[in-house]
Amino acid sequence: MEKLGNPTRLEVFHLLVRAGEDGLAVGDIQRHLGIPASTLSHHLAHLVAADLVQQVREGRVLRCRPNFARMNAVLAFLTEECCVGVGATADQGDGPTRGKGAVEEQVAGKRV
Amino acid sequence: MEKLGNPTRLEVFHLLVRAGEDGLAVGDIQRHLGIPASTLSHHLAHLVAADLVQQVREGRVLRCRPNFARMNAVLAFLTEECCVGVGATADQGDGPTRGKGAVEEQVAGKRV
DNA sequence: TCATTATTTCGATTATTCCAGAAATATAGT
DNA sequence: ACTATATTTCTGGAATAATCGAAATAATGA
Repeated sequence: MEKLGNPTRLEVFHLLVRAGEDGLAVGDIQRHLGIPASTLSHHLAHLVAADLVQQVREGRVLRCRPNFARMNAVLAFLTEECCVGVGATADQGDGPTRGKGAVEEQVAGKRV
Repeated sequence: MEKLGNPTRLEVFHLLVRAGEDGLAVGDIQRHLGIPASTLSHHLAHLVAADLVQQVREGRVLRCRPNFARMNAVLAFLTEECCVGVGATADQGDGPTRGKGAVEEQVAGKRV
């Protein structure tokens, strides 16, 4: 999730998500977003390191695909533990336990 | 989304999500995560500015609630436009249009 | 091998963000 | 008014990250 915190990087990843599972070549991304090649390469390296993007060489061009499984996992990190409670600190008891149904009221997701 | 890019801030927000809709007081967060008050306040200000957290004073303590609607909107920003295509650049035509069903194959979300 | 296109690595600069101590402010109780 | 608790603001320095030009590397085809 940290890697998506940079606006440029988010823009790159967002573009790849829009492109779909075949993704785009590095040069295509560059043409779409108009950022210098070195800067783009730098950001892509971050996304690849985070496993949010996978790269495969196709001749001279390097195709970048979004890793949807990883994206979903990253997003689920926030939503999965919704409303489970936070446990106790040294000097206090548990907080109030939510009734069943709290999660469903708060978390939305695209139905599949 | 940029605001969730900082690990500490993400930790704070994640804790609030776990806590559920009633959230936690600033002091509770501090006790749970063990970060200095000034640092925590700084991060909370960011989250409030991003409308990811709402604060309401209750006597001496300031209660921080996660804004689930905003959280869902932020996450949806990535998933909603999945596979819609990226349009054209100046020097090339449209990329291949995906068949229907591409979105559902890639994007998961907690069912509600 | 040479030329061309695609992309990365290097290196230096600039910009941003993070952090935490100390002081200030807010609220409530006595 | 005074004290205690809760939280923020101020401040400055340290750490990180972003940026991008230039040079290097990779792949292809003539």
